[in-house]
Amino acid sequence: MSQTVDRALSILPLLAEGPADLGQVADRLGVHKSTALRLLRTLHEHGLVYRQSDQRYRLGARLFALAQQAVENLDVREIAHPHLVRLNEECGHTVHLAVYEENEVLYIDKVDSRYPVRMYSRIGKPVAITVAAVAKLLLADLPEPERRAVVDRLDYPHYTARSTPNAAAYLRELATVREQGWASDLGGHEESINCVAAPVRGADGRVVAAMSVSAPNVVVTADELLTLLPLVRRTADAITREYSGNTPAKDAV
Amino acid sequence: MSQTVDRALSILPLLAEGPADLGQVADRLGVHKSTALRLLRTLHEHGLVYRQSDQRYRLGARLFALAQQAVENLDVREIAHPHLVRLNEECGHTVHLAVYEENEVLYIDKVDSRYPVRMYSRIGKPVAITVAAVAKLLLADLPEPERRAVVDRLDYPHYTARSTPNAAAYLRELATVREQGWASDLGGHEESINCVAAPVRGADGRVVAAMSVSAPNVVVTADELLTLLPLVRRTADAITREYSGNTPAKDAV
DNA sequence: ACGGTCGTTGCAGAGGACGCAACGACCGGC
DNA sequence: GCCGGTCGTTGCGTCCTCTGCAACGACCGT
Repeated sequence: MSQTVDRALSILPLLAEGPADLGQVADRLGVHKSTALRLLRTLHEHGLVYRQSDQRYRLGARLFALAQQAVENLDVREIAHPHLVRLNEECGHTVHLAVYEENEVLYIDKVDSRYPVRMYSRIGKPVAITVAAVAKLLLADLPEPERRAVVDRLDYPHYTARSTPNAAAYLRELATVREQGWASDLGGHEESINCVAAPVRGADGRVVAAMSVSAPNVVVTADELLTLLPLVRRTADAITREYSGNTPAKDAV
Repeated sequence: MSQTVDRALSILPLLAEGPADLGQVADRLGVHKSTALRLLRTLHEHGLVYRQSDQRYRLGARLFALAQQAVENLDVREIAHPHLVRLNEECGHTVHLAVYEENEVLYIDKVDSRYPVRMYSRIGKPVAITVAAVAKLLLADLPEPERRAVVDRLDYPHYTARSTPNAAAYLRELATVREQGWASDLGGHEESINCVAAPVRGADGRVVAAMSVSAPNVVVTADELLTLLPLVRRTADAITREYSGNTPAKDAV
């Protein structure tokens, strides 16, 4: 909509790939060097880009501060956090909280496993949307047209033999998830890691977040992990109750 | 430098305080609603702001993704990480890695304590710059004029009785740190938490990052923590060696 | 010393951003 | 149920500001 801002913002993902000098930025934007310079300076003043000692530009620290403040202001996260900690104390495994936003699912909180083997994931990192248990819950609750649109637009990486293969299969999976009110990922992302997840709902019953417990096979088998399901669901319901203002959570939709 | 971009970027910190509607954004920017709308739309297209269900705007998910990619591209971090993990395995305490950037010191990596009592901190979160051990190392190495300028510009919050009280005291502390080649924070931020830190240097000898081990009094006393200093320094030197391309690290400056 | 590359500056012209005013949707009060 | 108020949205004409050019200076390697 606004050409100047549009160009300036296009610099950010470009720099996210790695540091670049003025010429490279100007080229990739398709503008004159002087124009790129002015844009970079403005971004620099706001701390969004940083100029390292070799004069090349890379993303700046303010970006972290902003992302940080943003995540701390999410009220679901604030309410859910103590519940996640308690769940982690009870079962010992890694606990995640995730939300859906504009075609992406991302973790907004995490409590690490007490076992030495830890999953790689990080707050703010986009989730493997076609296989993660939390993603299934969040997508399953989207209004039908949007869900279809999103699912059609996705890629279906073949992480493992049990990864969701294509859009049709995913839609079927989502239907199941919506009915049963919980989701799992049994080795669909990494061969040896399983998750079970349950939804957190708002006052209107819509799913606002999803919570999962993950553990590698070497610690507990998939079957053992599934025995935690009632605990996970109880925790998610407790968060729902608090988040939606003491409205008791229903078991299924 | 560029008015339009400048205005657009000013929206981000504004929204970081919490969600706002169009009118509020326009007011705080001092522009017409239609202008604010155009800017917000552009930000929205790039995923930097998100429009929640009540139509108000807040920061968007792309911000996390960008911050994430940025931190993953930091080569110091990549090299240091395995060393941090090993150090954590050896001593069990929380390990941090931090860098300095434009008047701020921020954590870029962290390995959590294996003890149940954990510090509150998060990757990307700006550090308490007047007291943190890592901040002392990074500031101590700045060129004299910049160091003075930064130190003068800081606030000196009175976190505890042992917090750095003012600029003069901080400059003295930094001189000491520079000479001894390591730093500590003994209850200067939180009464019951102590840290020891050591610098990671680039090929030119400049401090590019700092690494610390933190532990609460209830786990180890300050004196006990200080016995870990040699281990911390050895780890930092190992990172330095690898980062600066096998150049052996010197013990002091 | 020289050509090459790269970042930076000043300027004039034109393209785009700005604010205005008016519309439509929504809400709450009378 | 009507009506005033608020809020987001749209189209448009004017003026601002962003743009690209060209020239300069710094730096590097040949």
